[in-house]
Amino acid sequence: MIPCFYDTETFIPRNSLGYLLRRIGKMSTSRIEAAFDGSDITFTQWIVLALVSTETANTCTALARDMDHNSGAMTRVIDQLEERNLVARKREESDRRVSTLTVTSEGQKMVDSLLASVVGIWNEVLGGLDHAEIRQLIATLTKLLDRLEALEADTGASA
Amino acid sequence: MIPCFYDTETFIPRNSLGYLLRRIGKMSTSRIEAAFDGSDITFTQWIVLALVSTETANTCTALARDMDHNSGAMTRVIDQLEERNLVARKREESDRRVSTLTVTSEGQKMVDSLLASVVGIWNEVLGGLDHAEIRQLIATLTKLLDRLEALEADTGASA
DNA sequence: CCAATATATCTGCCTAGGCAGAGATTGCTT
DNA sequence: AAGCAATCTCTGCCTAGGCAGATATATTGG
Repeated sequence: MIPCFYDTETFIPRNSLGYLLRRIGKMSTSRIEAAFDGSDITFTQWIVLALVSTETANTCTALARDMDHNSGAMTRVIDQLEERNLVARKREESDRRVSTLTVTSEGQKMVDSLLASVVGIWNEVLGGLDHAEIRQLIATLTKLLDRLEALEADTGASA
Repeated sequence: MIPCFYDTETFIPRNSLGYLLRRIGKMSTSRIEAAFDGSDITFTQWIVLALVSTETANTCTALARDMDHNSGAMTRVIDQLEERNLVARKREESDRRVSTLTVTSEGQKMVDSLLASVVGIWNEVLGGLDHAEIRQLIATLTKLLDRLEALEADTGASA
């Protein structure tokens, strides 16, 4: 039994994990969005495109789960991508509730052309850290995510 | 000169830092928001209240900066808190553009009563990691944030 | 002292995304 | 087979938050 890390006496919002995650997330996202400014699609749309093109997720529900995005909102993101002919929906024969997504060749070009920007920004941001530190960071965050997913699964059970 | 961490060949959205930060941020936030469900204020409002009460920030602009929140939107958050008599605005004499904020005693009660929930959730989420690992995580994230702030400062210079 | 510029707050407008519920389809149970 | 619950997508509605401009005040340069 590991003792608690925070307690109500010493918890300082400004130095907390939540604060750090929030700010880093917002700042890096807005950096990337700025880089997407000239392009025809938003960062959110690009993520969807990238996840579909790498076959990480190929349905509305899977995308919504992977991105922690509302499924209703996700439908609309896909609508926009379909309108621009960047993804295609295909009603699945084996389960007609499902629409399977694929990226068009045009969509693939879009993924590729913006990948360099995204990678570039992350490399710039990570420029001050050495690789071991980054790998450690990713490992710890991955553990944390696994933990959160486990907590989500048995909604409400405690440690 | 440290070589780049990511390159366009090996970058996998699903395992990237951006993905991890985004998901952990969203999942932990929604956990906290769920805990705030019964209370009269939102998590965002609570953060503002907490930052003001600890004298971390006491103006609209300072809060917006600290939270990476739009200043216009921040005005409205403060409006809501003022309506409920949780914070008070006072026009500053030395610089009449500024409204200085203080939490009312009622506001302080609100901060305190919800602090336990926030701390409890973080402790639960962090339950799987040992303290050294958490400290390391916070240290690395702090470095990352400093880096981002530095990049922000000289808008556009590279590493 | 005046003009120009910068900063703090506030407002109107718009969009992205959350929520809840509808329809369609599937699978499970009896 | 028939009912029932679960799942997938989509829609209408609403709110939070981003953006750009308005106003008020402060500061700086001439």
